[in-house]
Amino acid sequence: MDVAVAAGVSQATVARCFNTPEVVAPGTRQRIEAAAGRLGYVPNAIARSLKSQSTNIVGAVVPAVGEYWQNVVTGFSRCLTASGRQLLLFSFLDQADVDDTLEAVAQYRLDGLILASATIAEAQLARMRQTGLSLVAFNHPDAAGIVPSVTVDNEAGSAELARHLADLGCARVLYVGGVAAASTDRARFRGAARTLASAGATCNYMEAGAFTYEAGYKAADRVDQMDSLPDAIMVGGDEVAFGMLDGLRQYGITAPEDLLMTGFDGLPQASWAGYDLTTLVQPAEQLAEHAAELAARGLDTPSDVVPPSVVVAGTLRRGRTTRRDEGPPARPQSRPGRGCGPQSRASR
Amino acid sequence: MDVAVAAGVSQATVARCFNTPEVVAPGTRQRIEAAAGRLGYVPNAIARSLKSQSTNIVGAVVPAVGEYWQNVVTGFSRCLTASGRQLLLFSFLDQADVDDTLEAVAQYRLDGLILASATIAEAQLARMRQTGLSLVAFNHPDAAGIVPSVTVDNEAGSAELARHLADLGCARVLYVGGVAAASTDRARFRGAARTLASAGATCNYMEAGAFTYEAGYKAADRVDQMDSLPDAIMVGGDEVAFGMLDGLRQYGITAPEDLLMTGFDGLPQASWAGYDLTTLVQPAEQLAEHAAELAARGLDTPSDVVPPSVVVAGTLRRGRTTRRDEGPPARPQSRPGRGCGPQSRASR
DNA sequence: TGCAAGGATGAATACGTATACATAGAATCG
DNA sequence: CGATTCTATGTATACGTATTCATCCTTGCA
Repeated sequence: MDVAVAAGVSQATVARCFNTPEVVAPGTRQRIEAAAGRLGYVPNAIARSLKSQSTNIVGAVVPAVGEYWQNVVTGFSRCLTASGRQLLLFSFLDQADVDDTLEAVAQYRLDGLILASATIAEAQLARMRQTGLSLVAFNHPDAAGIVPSVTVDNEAGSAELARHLADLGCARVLYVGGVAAASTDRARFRGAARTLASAGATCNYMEAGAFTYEAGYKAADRVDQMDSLPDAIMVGGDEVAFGMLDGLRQYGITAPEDLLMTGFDGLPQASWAGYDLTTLVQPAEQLAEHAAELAARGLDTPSDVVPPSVVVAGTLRRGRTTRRDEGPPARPQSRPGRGCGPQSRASR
Repeated sequence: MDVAVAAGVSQATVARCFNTPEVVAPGTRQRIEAAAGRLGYVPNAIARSLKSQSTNIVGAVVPAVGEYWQNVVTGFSRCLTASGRQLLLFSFLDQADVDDTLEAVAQYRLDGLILASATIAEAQLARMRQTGLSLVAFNHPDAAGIVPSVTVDNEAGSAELARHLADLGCARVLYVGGVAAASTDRARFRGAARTLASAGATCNYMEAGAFTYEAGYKAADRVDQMDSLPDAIMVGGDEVAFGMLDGLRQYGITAPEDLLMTGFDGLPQASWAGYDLTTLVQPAEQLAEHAAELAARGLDTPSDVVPPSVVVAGTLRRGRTTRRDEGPPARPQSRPGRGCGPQSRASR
């Protein structure tokens, strides 16, 4: 090593100087640091990783599209950077690309891998568990029991939203899910349906087709064509809810005037004044931290042990979209002002 | 190597089998592949990187917050993944953290590093150029000439927006920037001011303080308190514009009714029906591709040569916020049997 | 049949680091 | 002052791969 000869010491001493400085004599240390500075030496993390069998890098496989996932990625990054680790990011557009991606991932000996997607098949999860790679599923409730898993409490959160609606007197609720195959979607619907049923309210399901704004916007068509509007719409994701809100407005249907609406996720946009959506806020920071922690912990648990899973409670955010006007409560149940002219929207 | 002994060959042959399969005998190859499959062997990218002195990883240092940056990150990821490379992501909240981050970055021998931030000091850029790391500045016009740089044509784009406003008859325009110190902000204001001046219109500057929704929302207060409203507001970034729109609505000021408004960036949300903002769309995919390409090209250019820079033109998106009502609104295509139906809002 | 050419494979080495072990000098203690 | 412990450092090795060089076997051709 250049630095070693420049400082007149052995390579081993240089290594010690950077890892355990306290064991090297002050004079020597100074000489080494001077030489290193002069030569612009920086330790090679690749070589270190090879030797130490640990890269200090955590990988994350995340869908390439969607506001929610973008937020999640940021959360991972912040959290890992804070703890001195690095984030290797993989985005995928199509579920089919995940396989290829994972193959590439496996070559880097990551300290852990976060799998963020609610639609990875359970069989695939089990298979990946065998690779010896320490992985953790994020936002995929059904993965719990197969691999370590981190999620918000989808069912309880949705139940909380439903309770909120029931308390406001909603009797007919429509649940608009993103993708019925997503385990998050199912859990959320479960929580809503159960709670509403016990409150004597109905809860039908409609699938938007994707967790995107466009899907919500399009689904508004189908809502508009219903014989009668529901009292409230629970949307399975905030971004879909934004689309639904904008789509319904196209037909003159607004929240909370014509119906109430809730979302799920607690995206930053939910608190934008333009939407001001009632939603369940996922504790992003906390979730990311748990995921990173669990991923880096290594796969100490043998394959036959049920892996640890973390479920964190979300927080209800009350926005305009479920705010009952404190005016005359005897507002007709049928769409008010639907006849003509701008509706109550102008009252704000 | 386990696989080697299992297949009864040498480690060298195994390596060949994975890199240049055509030079190894079909029978041997089959045996090796069988053994590899049985033992769950996957090549070690760390060791490969150490030997080949190239990691196949591109790093990106990106601000942790803001819709725009989240989109950029996704763009990088998609683009790199498509070309078989990996993305090592670093987010920073505070500009001061960048130094620490870069120190960590340097240890991994990345193939290239993308520096995404419009506020990195030029001195620091020059210093980093010396590290031998191949880097490219993203969205930082002032960096051109110091390090390779990739940006949208901020000045021309802003000029195009300004021209659009001038054509619509705006004589008094307010430019609301994000951060005056950002080189993008300055370039955009330059383009706007120049064009408007030559059209005989005025263009004052107001600083929102950050490229965030909240900053725009708060800045709306100051707009409301102006003696008279401008004909149009050019906002330096879409996210700020969203905040401005929502903030102004609070005071009963809406676009395009009371004033026109433009943004900059072309975020997905700009085409959401709730905003439908006129903006300059950055060709995200193309920009990301250029950045990745340039970063991975390596630092073949010596320090004294002016590095290549890429400037890509953006595209004007015309939204509602600069739509002059074409006189008495034509009867909107109201849906049959729905009474008077939705108002002009639904007129597309 | 003998020899050259080529194809397939093995042996050896280097990449830059961490670390166990060995060594030498200094310091401590009886 | 000799024996002993401790401290600072050097030596050697291993991590898993790519690659050069050498070797051996096959094949074609005279």
